[in-house]
Amino acid sequence: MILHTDPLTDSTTLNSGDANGPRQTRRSLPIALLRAREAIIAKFRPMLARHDISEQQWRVLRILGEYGELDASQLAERALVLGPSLTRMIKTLLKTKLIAKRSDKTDGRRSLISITPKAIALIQEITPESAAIYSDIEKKFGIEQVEQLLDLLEAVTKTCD
Amino acid sequence: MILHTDPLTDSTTLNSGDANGPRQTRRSLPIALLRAREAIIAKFRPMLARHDISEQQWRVLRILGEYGELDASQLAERALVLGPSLTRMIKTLLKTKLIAKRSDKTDGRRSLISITPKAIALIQEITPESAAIYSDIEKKFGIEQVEQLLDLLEAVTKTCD
DNA sequence: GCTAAATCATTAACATGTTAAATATATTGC
DNA sequence: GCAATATATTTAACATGTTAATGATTTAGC
Repeated sequence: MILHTDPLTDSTTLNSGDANGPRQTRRSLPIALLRAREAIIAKFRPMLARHDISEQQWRVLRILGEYGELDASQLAERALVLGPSLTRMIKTLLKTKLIAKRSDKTDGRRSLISITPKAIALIQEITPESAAIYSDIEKKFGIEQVEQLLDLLEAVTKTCD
Repeated sequence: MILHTDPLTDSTTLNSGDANGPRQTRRSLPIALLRAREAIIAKFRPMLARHDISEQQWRVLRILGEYGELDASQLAERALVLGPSLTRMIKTLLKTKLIAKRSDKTDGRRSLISITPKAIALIQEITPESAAIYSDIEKKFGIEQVEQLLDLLEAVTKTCD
């Protein structure tokens, strides 16, 4: 089923056929996940660039659109962004008026973040373009396969969390 | 099969039940891939930190171990690192004497990168620890499921590349 | 041979990832 | 109430991601 040539059988490499060498990168889960993610996200990147937002900003705005106002910790966790990154992104997104920030009245430590009407409009612009790209992937790869992959990804995440 | 509560049925969110909203982040392939990768790599990170190398450096060294001497472009592509990042990493890895660099005699544009004996020793130290972590994941998640996931990841990568 | 286009690596500039430490506020235990 | 502890966010410092531009070759076409 594997159609490309196998560099591990190339006798010029250092650990050809060495079963004690590091797990072959082609069958490494972290690397395979990264490679797949890169291949897929590459389909979306030009579209997001046309709308002048980064992949990470898109995640943050979508999460806020889905969940409504969130404190910074919950937002960071759900958007898969680390705290310090989110702090910097918040500054930028406030300047571009895509989010609003207020402090929690009953807990002065928390900042509550929400999206603005401008961001809602942006989400509504981007959504159909994103859906079209996604549909194209589903068409080429197969909807059932996409579902199966999503199920496995959810499962392995739960296993490791 | 989905056991956690569904925030999209929470009427306090902006697009509850909105089929025209952005793809729910829980079923988004790019996000699911990122989440799974984070969950898995988190198991390896403390071990790599004890050996004072980053995830990216580990990828670069493993690729060089697998393929032998490579020019910078091939190394970047196979280690899933962008050119400018690799340029910076090469400077660091030269200082720590984990790699060597020479210029191609017949093509002055290319740099050829290889690992040093020190790096080979490091790889041999890390490999069993890495294998143990990987085995633990396989034990908990199931070897067949890991294989199935790897196959799907390879397939979706090929579809999108 | 020489110019134009293509290729490889680097630099620049800025965003984000990552860890540790600092700051501010809340909570707990006494 | 107060000191100690815990929690939420920010800052700092450095590594890496990302795109565009630059410099140094090499290759292609003439």
